[in-house]
Amino acid sequence: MSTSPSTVPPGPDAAGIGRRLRALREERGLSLSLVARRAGIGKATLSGLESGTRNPTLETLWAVTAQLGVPLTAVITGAGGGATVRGTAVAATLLEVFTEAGASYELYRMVVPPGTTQTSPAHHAGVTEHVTVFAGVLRAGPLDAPLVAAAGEHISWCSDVPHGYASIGADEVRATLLIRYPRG
Amino acid sequence: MSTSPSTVPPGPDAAGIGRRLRALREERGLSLSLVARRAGIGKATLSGLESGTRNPTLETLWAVTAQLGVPLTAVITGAGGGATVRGTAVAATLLEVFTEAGASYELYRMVVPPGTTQTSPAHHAGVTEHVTVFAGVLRAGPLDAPLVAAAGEHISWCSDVPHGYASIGADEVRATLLIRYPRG
DNA sequence: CCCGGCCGTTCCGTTTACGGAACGATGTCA
DNA sequence: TGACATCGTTCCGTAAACGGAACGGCCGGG
Repeated sequence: MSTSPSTVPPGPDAAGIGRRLRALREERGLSLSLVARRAGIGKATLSGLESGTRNPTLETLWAVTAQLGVPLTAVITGAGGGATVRGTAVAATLLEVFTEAGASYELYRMVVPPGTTQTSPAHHAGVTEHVTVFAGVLRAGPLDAPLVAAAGEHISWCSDVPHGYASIGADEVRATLLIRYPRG
Repeated sequence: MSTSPSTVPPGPDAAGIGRRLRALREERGLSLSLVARRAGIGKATLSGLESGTRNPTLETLWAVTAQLGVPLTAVITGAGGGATVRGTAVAATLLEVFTEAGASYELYRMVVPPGTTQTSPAHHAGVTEHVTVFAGVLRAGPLDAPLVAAAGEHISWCSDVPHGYASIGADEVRATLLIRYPRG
């Protein structure tokens, strides 16, 4: 369309925001017209917003996300940085830390490029890892007894032994990784 | 315009965003003029932004936060509400939305007070839910075949049938809830 | 003292994101 | 088959967010 994607003037990812908005709307089975009307904005505005051809004001974006029942941050994540840990294969972004009476938890967003493998030394006793795969196929777990999960599946293991992560097939693996550290 | 004094028209908390921007700038010992110049925006814009009297576009806000070295989400979190969905028993806060080729995912932080129960109607076909429990004991899943998970455990089920969530025992249940919506 | 520089705010003309209306496409029913 | 509703996109006048310039206030140096 208008701008060649080669030289993107750095800025918020309007196209990505548009894609997320459209996905959220369609998940809910709502029409563009209906959402625009409920949000009190013009159809033209929402149309241009979803196609990524506008640079919305906060107020406009808020009206839409509120109508879809998601926080503003749900559509603009990916813009800006969080703490990202990079290994030989795995890139993990810390989303949140939960501290409970008996244990603490770290929740990561994880990406494993196709055809790559990474191994990790044993953690402390009792540490467990829980992975839910979004896309691709992941083999992970103890090196001597790995598990496999495809999109939509979940695996977990005790990581107090050497363990690893590997993508299987041609697709990048995307997943959440939850690590549980028992108190002590 | 400015005045709508009694009832604040629901929207992003412009005043709060302005306060956070100004705080971030002053923490760094930078002048308004300097930040505006570096961000490539007018001083008038930044001034109005910090005082909460403007409704910035995403691009403008991004230019400023990028210059301050923080993600966009750093200034808008808590603005207009982190969307928390409350049911009869479950309080769920949406942490993030992941959109993939074949499906999209919503990741929630979930709390179930002791001794409470909630049921949910069936979702669309193919929707699955994945729960990892941090604290307490949770019984959840299809009403006719519920599953049980204690701290550190994970359960998942197909939620295209009526399903429910209930805390067991005296402790509040804390968990993450990941809902998968297949495309189509 | 006066001057030059920088501060943050206000004024103002320009740019652009906004919503309403018109449009072609598609689906449903008599 | 035509009448009608609703879909999402495009056109266009208007409202408002934008950047530049001017303003008063505050310092430090000559």
